Amino acid sequence: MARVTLQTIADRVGVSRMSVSNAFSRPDQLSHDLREQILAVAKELGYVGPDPVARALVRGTTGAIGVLLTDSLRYAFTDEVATGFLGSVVDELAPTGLALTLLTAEDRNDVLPARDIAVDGALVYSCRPRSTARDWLVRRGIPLVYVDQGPDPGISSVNVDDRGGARTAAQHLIDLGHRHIAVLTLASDARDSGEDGSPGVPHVQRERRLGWLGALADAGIEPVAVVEASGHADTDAAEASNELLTLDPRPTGVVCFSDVLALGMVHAAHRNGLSVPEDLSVVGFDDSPVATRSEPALTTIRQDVAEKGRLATELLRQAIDANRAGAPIEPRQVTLPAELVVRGTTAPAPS
Amino acid sequence: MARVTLQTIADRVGVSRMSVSNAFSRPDQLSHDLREQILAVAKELGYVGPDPVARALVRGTTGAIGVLLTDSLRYAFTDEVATGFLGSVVDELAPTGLALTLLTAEDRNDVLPARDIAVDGALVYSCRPRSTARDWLVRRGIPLVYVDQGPDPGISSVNVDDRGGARTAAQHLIDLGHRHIAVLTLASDARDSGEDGSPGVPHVQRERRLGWLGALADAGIEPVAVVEASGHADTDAAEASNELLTLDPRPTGVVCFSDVLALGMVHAAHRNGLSVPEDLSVVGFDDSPVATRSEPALTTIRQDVAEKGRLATELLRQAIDANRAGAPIEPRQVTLPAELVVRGTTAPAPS
DNA sequence: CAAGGCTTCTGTATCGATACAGTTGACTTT
DNA sequence: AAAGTCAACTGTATCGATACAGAAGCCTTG
Repeated sequence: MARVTLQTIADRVGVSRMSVSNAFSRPDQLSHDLREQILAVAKELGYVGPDPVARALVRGTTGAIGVLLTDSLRYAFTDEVATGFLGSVVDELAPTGLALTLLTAEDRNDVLPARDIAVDGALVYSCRPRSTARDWLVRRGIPLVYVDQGPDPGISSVNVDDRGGARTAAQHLIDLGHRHIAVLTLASDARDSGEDGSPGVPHVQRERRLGWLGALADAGIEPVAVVEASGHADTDAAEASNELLTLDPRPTGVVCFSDVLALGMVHAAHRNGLSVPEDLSVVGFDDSPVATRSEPALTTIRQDVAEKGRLATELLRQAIDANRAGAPIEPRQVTLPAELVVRGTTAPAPS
Repeated sequence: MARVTLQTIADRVGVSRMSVSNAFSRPDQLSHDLREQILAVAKELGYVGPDPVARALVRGTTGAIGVLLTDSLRYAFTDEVATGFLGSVVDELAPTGLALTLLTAEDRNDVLPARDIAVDGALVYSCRPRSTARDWLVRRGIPLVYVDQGPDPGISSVNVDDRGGARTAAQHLIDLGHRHIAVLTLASDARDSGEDGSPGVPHVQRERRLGWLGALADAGIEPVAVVEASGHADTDAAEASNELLTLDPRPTGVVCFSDVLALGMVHAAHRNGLSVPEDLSVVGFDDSPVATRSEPALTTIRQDVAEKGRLATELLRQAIDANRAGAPIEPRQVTLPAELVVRGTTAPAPS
């Protein structure tokens, strides 16, 4: 059974292919009667409407935007910071009728989604520093918005004041009288290192570290330790936390890369018979939903992931519209604030 | 600046367009030297590789599969049952290099994603019974797999034994000696009703209700009440739960449509000074992550959402491959089990 | 009544690739 | 040396639509 195309219907009705196309896409270009007749025949033949791919080719627009995510797409559905961001993106996208396509940075089967999947523009979300997938997107020349990738001269970006937030977190502990402060951060993947051995630390990791260490340095405090958890999993958090608790002097305060790690830290403390915040103060980062689900609730640095998603999507949409109109837009760099939220896991240093 | 296409490069190198195409897509079709030369020129001109849309048109495949979701896509990122399912889908998709495109069932701006976005196949996931979006997908004739939509003769589907699971849930309470049992289910949207006023109850809702009521009927028990929460939000759960607790006789056991609703029920009980499970037994459904996060942990009916996602994706991939090979495949109907997991929210009926 | 203006259609070029069936020439084979 | 094989390219048709300029017919209008 051959496929039903515009031509099929045109032949059947006895009009030109253009009239059939117009019947679907530009109703004002033909008489009402003819349109009805064409639509009727189309229905009878089981024609579904213009083929999306063919239309995309000639119109130069697909109706979908992409999100580039580091290797495992699963992350997009498990990490609550990611789901908060993406949820906001799809909400913002809803009224526009655009669809969202998830793109892995991984190359599989000779297919590299960032290069081979058709999209009108893309958000680069949680992506390693030197990602070939990101490079492909850039080279394709489609509108792009970087999120959490650090500012980039030629490309619009949305970032959070990670450094300032981290600084505030450390300062909070200092203000509470803590002097033995440790840092629990996230290891950067070995794959992020350059050929030359230069360590490729993701923007967010680097900034937060600078913030913590900066505040400590300004106060003349040497961190007890900087420990890197190898991942976000509970086991990673537990391992790193245990390491921190065996230090001498044992830290009385810990600033953490994320709420998930902070929670792991709290649990480890409990397992070691320490109470939080009496014996140990813990500050998280993100203010993800887990921060308030825990008991006591987590003191943390709040970032507005919903706003981040909204803004990134808006910038992208504008860039796409401008691009379509042939008038490329000036890249914009936005930095969102990160604020301290004091809850139950921090208290004055034990004397 | 005109766009760089295969032809641009062909002209520059002085070969046919086909050789350039082959250089990218079928290396074995030309000599190594010429290929290198073409690739070099392509790089110099900033050619990114074959245009995905043009390639999709001629090859008839886009490299993306769709997921159709009811109205708000946000649901895909907030509901933990949905994220579990979708996470499993993307994991299963990863090795194939296929991208995942999220499709709303809503019609916006004259764009209906289910009709206008190019995909090689689609999963119909959480979708109202009479959805025009779903109809469009069907009419497009692309490979489809229904998930939780109930069996359908012409289309592969993956379902869970919701009725059996619900039956087990009610039976569990009966076995514990409960005789005053209430049902807390989810209201079906008014939009689901047909023009003729016939109520369009989503498959899952209908099946679970049949299971609960069936078990009760078999035991000769009349449910105290069947209350419908208007949504999954905390407030919806609270409202319905409060209603249940003011009944006379007050139920000693409640079977719930989901873990989220069950948890709302537990909280409402606590607010009313009742202890769970001593005064009130509660059974959830899904065994989502919230079931074990709560204190006490929720007795619930477990469904394997990961397996559901894996299986649905596998069926879809097979259907797409078969379709591409021109040998359409026989639709398959799969039903996954739903098992009782007894935890801390159920106990013998108070005497 | 010729000129101009609508409305309603149509013809042709184009979007950017790939499929497939040749063509060419060098190299074997007997 | 005629025939056959093979690697390396090329030419043309096609995928399924839309853009845009133009043609035909019918109404106004001065």
